[in-house]
Amino acid sequence: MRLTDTEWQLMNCLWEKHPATARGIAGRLPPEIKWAYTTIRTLLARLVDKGAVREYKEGNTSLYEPILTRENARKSALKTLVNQAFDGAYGPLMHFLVNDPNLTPQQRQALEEALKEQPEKRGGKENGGDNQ
Amino acid sequence: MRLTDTEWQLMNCLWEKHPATARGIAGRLPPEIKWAYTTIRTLLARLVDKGAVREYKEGNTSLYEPILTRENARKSALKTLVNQAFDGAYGPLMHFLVNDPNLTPQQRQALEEALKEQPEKRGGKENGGDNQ
DNA sequence: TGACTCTTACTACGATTGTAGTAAACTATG
DNA sequence: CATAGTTTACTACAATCGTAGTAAGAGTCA
Repeated sequence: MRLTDTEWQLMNCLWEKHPATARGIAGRLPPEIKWAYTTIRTLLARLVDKGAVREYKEGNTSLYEPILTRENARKSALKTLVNQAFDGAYGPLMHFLVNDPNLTPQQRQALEEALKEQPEKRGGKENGGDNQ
Repeated sequence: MRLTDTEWQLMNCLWEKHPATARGIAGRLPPEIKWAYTTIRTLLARLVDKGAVREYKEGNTSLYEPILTRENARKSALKTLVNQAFDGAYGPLMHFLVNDPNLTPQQRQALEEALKEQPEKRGGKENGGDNQ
């Protein structure tokens, strides 16, 4: 399951607190984001369509709840990144992270040790369907 | 500089070998990708527009060369991922990677040690303009 | 030089994404 | 109940993305 930029924003709010109303989500968005109420509704509807979010009614009002877990969304995003930018293997990503000049030499050392046996591919399914 | 899926494909070919013709790139794409020659040209033109690639002529034929470095593209992609999915901090990403069940216990141990002092934010510019 | 083949330049077109607007239905309140 | 604010349902629309097609010019070879 790929999420777009705006979908990540909403999902982050939903993972933080759910179920939530559109209005509630609006309140929990980072302050620099000022979306129209209907924008949020549109994006939520798309997430429902994709199966990432469940919608149900309480009286007249829609409540939303994540179906996709944060864990699975992260896995999936990482897998995409690794495929696009790191030859499809986690090793190169790790190496790239390890070469971050902000790491202290000790940190780098320890990480490099750990990487010596880092398996190249992460096994398992991207998203096992059971993402509750 | 954000790259789309297809743009990553082309850039990966270009980083591998450049300068390159559109035809040459076609030959270096992974075998499961079968794009029309004109598709590749269109995508390259968009990359040139974005300033990720330089195009110059040899006789009648266009040669392409990356301007954006792989390093910078990776940095940028990682920053996007971290912002979307890991609260904008590298620490949580590292933790997520460390909790990969495919790591051996020793690897996990070493990584966790290293992470104890992992700074949350990576400093420096996303893309310093000097991406030659 | 005529017939092919390759390359270029330009255009196209549906799907997705970001960002709403409007009208109608619902709800709460004086 | 009349009015005002809230929520819904539906529609819109430009930009970007994936994926080409076509026509015309250039190079190549018999």
